[in-house]
Amino acid sequence: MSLSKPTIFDVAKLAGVSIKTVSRVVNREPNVRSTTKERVEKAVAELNYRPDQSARNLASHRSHLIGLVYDDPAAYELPSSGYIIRMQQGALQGCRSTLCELLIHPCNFRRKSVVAELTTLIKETRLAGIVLAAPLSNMQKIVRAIEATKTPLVRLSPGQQQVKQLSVATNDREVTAEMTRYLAGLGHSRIAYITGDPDHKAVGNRFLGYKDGLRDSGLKFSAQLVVAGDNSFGSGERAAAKLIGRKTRPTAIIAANDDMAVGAMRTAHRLGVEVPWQLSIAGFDDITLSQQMDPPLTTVRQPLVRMAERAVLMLARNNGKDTASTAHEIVPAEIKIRESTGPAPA
Amino acid sequence: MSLSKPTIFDVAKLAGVSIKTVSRVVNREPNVRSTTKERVEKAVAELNYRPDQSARNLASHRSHLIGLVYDDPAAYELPSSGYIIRMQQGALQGCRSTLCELLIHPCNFRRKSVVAELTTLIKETRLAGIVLAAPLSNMQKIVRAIEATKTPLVRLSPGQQQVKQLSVATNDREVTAEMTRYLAGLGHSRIAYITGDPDHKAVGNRFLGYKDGLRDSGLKFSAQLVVAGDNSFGSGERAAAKLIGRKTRPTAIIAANDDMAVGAMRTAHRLGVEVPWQLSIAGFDDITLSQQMDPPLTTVRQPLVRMAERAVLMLARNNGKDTASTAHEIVPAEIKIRESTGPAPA
DNA sequence: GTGAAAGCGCTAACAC
DNA sequence: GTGTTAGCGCTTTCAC
Repeated sequence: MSLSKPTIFDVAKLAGVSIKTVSRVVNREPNVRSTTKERVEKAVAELNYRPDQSARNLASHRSHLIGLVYDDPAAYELPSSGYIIRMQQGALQGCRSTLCELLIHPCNFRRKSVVAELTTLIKETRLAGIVLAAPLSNMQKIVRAIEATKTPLVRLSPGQQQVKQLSVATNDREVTAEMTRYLAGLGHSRIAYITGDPDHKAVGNRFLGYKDGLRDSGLKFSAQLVVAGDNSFGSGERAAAKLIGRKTRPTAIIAANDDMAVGAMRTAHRLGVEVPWQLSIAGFDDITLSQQMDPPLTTVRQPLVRMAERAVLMLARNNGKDTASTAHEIVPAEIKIRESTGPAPA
Repeated sequence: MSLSKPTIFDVAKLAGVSIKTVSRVVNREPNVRSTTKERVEKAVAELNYRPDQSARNLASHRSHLIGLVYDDPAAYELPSSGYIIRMQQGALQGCRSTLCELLIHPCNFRRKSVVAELTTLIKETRLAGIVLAAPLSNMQKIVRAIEATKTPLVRLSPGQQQVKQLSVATNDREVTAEMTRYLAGLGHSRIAYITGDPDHKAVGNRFLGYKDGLRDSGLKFSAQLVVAGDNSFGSGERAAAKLIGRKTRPTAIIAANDDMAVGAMRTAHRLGVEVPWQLSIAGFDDITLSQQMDPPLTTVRQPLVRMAERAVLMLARNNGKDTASTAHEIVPAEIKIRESTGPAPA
């Protein structure tokens, strides 16, 4: 391997073509004969050629940096930092296959300065695109500010689709309905629900799914069985305490996320309520901890890695003006039945 | 504000100097008359000029990107993904104050291809510097490969200082000795230890600290009280089972990290051993979960955010060839006493 | 102290 | 389908 980095000229010479053709192959542009393409690819592999990002950026007036913008966990340090890691992992995968780099940008949506912060980021780094995670993805003030910069944007779990706004989401509503029907199928008729962070629209959809599931199962919705949480462990603890204290105690609890479900299990344990014999508990997310609980938590595996990867690929596609492709992708989630749910007590 | 970004030419024209002089001022190079400098600075301010990073990188052959390289959690998905988030947070803070951007690069050190992968990354992005997290930071094969590219490198928790290699670490050994003395002070004489991942040298230092602490407290070391773990939750569970099964059961267990400590608590709970009445358990890291355990875990708060921030700042300093400054920084950790430790049983 | 000229390695626009 | 020619906005080298 030579010491100095091979350039596009080296590849062109080795392949016996012009630099433009190399550029075409590397950038997956059309109009290259497949034999030529193969020759170039062989030369690229042989020299271990990688295009220089700075040169690319300078010439093309945009970077190959994708920004992953999400709510800053530092503010509340949830056990679900795994959530972020998984998003990053997926985004990183997408970047690898599109030859982009990933810039992470956690930011606190509660601060007034978010919008200014994001527009500065965009200007200075010339981001090729942004993947905006929930709940920022459902805040129109933020979405609009980004759109105003004309930076391509994909919203992750936006809670609601908008025409002309790209998004990737999971089927929160449908899968929560499925979970509800599963519990009803086990004989539960008093299925409670702990709602999540009201700022987070996609999480709100789970609540709709819960209602759908009740209806599908012939059960009637009762406000008595719903307690508000805020996605935090502590709110799950408190909500469960309220529910268990009700005169007609629920036999099953669905929490809008795993952190709250884990909190609920902790409360049940403290109050001597046996899970799942006296109370079934289900969550949403499948954080690492859910498998390590005793009993392991029944939950919904959100395909975060896949979602983030699709978002980056969508950005890449859209850059190629491929408007024909879907603007909204749904990556379905999967129910993971473990031991925190069981037949309703007699 | 004009539509197109001002370039160095615009500034030069406005200031009535050549672009080279503007470049000198912007880059704080010497040999510019102070009156000229002021004139240029005024023009820069007036136009709100920011040098284009890509052009700068291309011409100077290096970027303003800092790479944060760490072991890929995807391989084992630990609850300690919070560890990574905290490192990222610190590195991000450091980048903010040095006007750099952060590129994250998780990679699996077990794969043969790591070295090739890292050299590719360096070549492609022309990283201005690398912060290498443990345990990669103590693998000479990897460190050497990076050094060969002449990219400035700071090692995080390298386990051992090397002359001419920058590093930031915490006082693993000393603080573990302190923890051991604290337990001895509570009357424990059979203090067991669960060792960590042998690939991870800094974690190995904690074991040395354990021995120091025993000696300081007049206790003698016994191989019977040491069980090997690998930093994982599961290994903590198994190690604790072995220790609890010993004919002379320990009254306290120190685990080399929190994941294992949590596993140990799980085992104790299963076997009906009451923590802390019959058994004290202590960990290391202060993962989020440790506060949510029942009882909350006594542990060591590793100043990861601070460490990663210092590492980035060290990189920036070193870039300015500031060789006078310290090459090795130690950010001290802090013991967090919670309820999983208590007086030795009578 | 300051400036002119020559690239850095690529993409874009337009030939062929 | 493929190649040619200009830059992109800056740093570097070297002349003055």
